[in-house]
Amino acid sequence: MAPRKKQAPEVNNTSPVSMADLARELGVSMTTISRALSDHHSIGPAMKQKVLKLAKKYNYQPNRLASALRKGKSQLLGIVVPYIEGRFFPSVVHGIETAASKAGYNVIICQSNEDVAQERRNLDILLSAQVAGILVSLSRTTHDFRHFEKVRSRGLPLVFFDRIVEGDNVNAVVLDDQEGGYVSTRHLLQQGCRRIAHLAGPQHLNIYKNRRQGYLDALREAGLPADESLIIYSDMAQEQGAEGMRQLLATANPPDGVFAAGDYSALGAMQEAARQGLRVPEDVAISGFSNETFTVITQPPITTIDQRCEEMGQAAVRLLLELIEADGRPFAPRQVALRPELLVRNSTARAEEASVGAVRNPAAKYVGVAAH
Amino acid sequence: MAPRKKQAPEVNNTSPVSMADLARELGVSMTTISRALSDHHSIGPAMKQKVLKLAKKYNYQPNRLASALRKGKSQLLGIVVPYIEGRFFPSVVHGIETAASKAGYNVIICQSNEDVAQERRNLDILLSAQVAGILVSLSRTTHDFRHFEKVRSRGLPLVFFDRIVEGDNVNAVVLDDQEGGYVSTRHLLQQGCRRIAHLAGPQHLNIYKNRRQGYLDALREAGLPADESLIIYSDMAQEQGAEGMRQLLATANPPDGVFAAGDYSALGAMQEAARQGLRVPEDVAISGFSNETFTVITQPPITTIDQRCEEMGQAAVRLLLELIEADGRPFAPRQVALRPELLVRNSTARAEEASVGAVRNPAAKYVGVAAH
DNA sequence: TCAACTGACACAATCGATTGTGTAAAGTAA
DNA sequence: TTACTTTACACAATCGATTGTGTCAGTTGA
Repeated sequence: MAPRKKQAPEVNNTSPVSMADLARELGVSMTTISRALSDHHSIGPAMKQKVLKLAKKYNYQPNRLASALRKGKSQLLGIVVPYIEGRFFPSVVHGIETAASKAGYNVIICQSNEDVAQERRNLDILLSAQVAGILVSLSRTTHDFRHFEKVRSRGLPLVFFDRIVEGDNVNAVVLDDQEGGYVSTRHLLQQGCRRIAHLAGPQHLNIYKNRRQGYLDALREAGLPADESLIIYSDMAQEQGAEGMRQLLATANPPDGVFAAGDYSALGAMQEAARQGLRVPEDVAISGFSNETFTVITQPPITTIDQRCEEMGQAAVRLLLELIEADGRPFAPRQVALRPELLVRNSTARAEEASVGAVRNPAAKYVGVAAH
Repeated sequence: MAPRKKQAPEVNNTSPVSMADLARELGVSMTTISRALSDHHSIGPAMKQKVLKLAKKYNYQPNRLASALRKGKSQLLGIVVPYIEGRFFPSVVHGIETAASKAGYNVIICQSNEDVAQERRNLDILLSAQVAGILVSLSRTTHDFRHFEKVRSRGLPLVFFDRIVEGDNVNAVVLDDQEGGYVSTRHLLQQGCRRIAHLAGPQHLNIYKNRRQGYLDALREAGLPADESLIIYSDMAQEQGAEGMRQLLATANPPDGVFAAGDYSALGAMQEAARQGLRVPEDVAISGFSNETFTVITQPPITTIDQRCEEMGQAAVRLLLELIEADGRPFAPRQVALRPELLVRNSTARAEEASVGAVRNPAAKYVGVAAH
C-alpha cells in the first residue's frame, strides 16, 4: 500500500482551548476558572495566578458567543448606513469604529443601499445577532418608521446620526447645518461681500433647509435684505452650480459672494465664474459645504464647512454607550448638534484679516499620499 | 400616596420569543420546532405549516448566538483594514459587505490604524467572536506574519487583499499593477508620445515596483530604450509630483508624456506643467493611477487607472466563501489578480482615435451630488 | 402473519461561559 | 468554647438552538 499522502500545508485544526480544558488541567471547577479570569473576589490570589498563567500558556481566548449567550448581551454594535462610499459615511464609520473599539465593542456594519426594505432586513439581522445597540443613518426611501419600534420594544439602545428621525423622543447626532450656513455667510460678509447669493438644495431635505436658514440669519443680522432672486435652487450637482452661476451673472446686479450649500455646486459655480473671466475671490467670493477632498486641490482652494464626520461617529457611540449603561432605566432622549467648522481657503480670501476662530488655508486630511 | 409615575416612553422590554416558547404553545418538542424551521425531512408537512405560521405570528427570530455556538460557526466575516478613509478601502469594504450580505453573511469590521499590535489584537478579537472567515489588508508596519499562524492553525479561512503576504501558499486578491503600468504607458505611446517619463513611488512597495515594471514592459515592447533619467522617485505626494515635473522640464530633452504611479503626483505634475505655460495634453500628456475622485474635476480631467475596488472586495469574498465551503478539506491556495481599467480622459487625449478597449471620458462614481 | 421499514416526533446531550446557591475550612469575636 | 464571619471553592442550572439516538404507530413485503 502506498504511504498515506501528507495532508496539505499542515492544517492542525487546533480546536481552541476552553475553560473546561483549563479546569481539567488544574483539577478545579469551571467556576473557579471563570471567576479567576474575571477577577472575582471569591477566588484566592494564588489560584488566580495559577489560572492566569495557564490561560496565557495555552493562549486561552474566551468564546464571545457563549459569553454573550449567557449574559444576554454581546460586545457588538450594529451600524446601518445607506452605503459606504464617498467622503461622509466612511469617515463617520471610521469614527464609530474607533470609539467603539476603544470601549471594547466591535462593530457589525450593514448597508441599506437607500432601500427601506433592506434597512428593515438589516435591523432584523442585527437583532438576531444580539447586538448591544444600534446606530442608524436613514435610507433615503424611509418614510415609515415602524420597523424601529421593534428595536425599541426590545429595549435595545438606538441612536440615529445625520439622517435622523425627527422629534425629541429619539436619540440623535447631527451637524448643526443652520450654524454652518450662518458662519459661512457671516464669513463672506466679513470679507466685504455685500451682495451674497445662495446656491440652495432641495428644501424638503432638512440639511438644505437649515443651511438656507443660517444664510438668512446672517443676512438679517447684518441688516441686509433677503433677496429671493439671489437664491437659486437645484439638486446641487456640479453642472447645476455652473448653471446657477450663469443665471446670477446674467442679472443686472450680480453677486459679489456666493454661499453654495454643497462643494460640488460651489465648484461648478467657480468654474463658470472663471469661464466668464471673473476672478475668484476678487470679483466674486465662493464658499461651499462638506469639505470634499477636492476642495483643497482646486485653484483657488475652496472655503468650505467641515462636517466633523469622525466626531459625529464618536458622539453617536458615546450616546449609545450611555444608553447601554443605563440598561433600561429611564433615559431622557437627547439630540446632539455638532458645531460645524469653517475652513477658510483662498476662494473667499478678499480681506487681509484672517477671520476669528477659523482655520486658515487648512489642508484636508489624508490628502497627498494614498498608496494603492 | 402619589400615583406611580408612568415609566418613560413605554419600554416593554419584550423579551424575544424563543423556540421553547413556540414549542410550548404548540405542545411539541423544541426538536420539532427546530427541524420544522430548517425544513428537516422528519417533520410532516402539516406540522411544518403550523410551526411556520406560529413563528410568523410571533415574529420569531432565531438567536444567532445560540445557533452559532452550537454549530461552531457563525454567519460573520471579519475584516481587518488599516483604516476606513480615503477612496480605496471604503470602496473595497462596500464591495465586501455587498457580496457577503448577498451570501447571508454579515461583516464585522476592524481597523489596525497601520499598527501591527492593533492588527494582532483585531485578529484575536475576531477569533474569539468565532467568525467564519477573515479578510485582511495588512498594516504598513506588519513585517512579521506569525500572528496569522494562529488563524491558520484553527483552520479558519483567511484571505488577503491589496496589501498581502507574498507567496503562493496564501489566498489573496490584488490588482494587477504591472498590467496597470503597462496599459497606461501603452496608451501614452498610442497617443503619439515618444519620450515618456515615469513618476515612481517607493520601490520597496510592491505596487510601485510593479507599476514601474509595467511601464518598462510597454517601452520595451515599443522598442524604446528605458532611460533612468526619465524615472523620478518620490513618495507620490502632490507637491512631489510638481517637483518631479520641474526636474523633468529643466532637462535638455523634456518628456512629451508622463505616467505617474499615483493621481496626486499626476495632479502636481499637471499643475506644474500649467505653471510653466505648457498645454496638457498637447505639449505633455499626463496619466495617473487610482481614479481618485478629483481626477474628473480637474482641467483637463486626468486619465487614470481604476483599481476595481468593489470587484476586489467581491472577489475576496468569493474566495473566502469557497474556503469556508471547502470546510477544512485540502484547498490549493489561490492568488487572484484583477485587471485594472484604463480610464481615458482629456489629460492624454492627443490622438483622435479612441484607444481600443478603454472608456472615453468616463465619469467617476458618486461624483456630482453628495447630500450631507 | 411476522419481520423489516418508514414516517413523525420526543429525549437528552451538547456548544462554552456565567452565576446563584451550597459547603467545607479557617479566622474572629464574645 | 460557641457562634458568627469570611475565604475559597464546587454544584448545577441556564442562555437558545442543534442533533444523534430512541420510540411508537402504521405500512409494506414475502
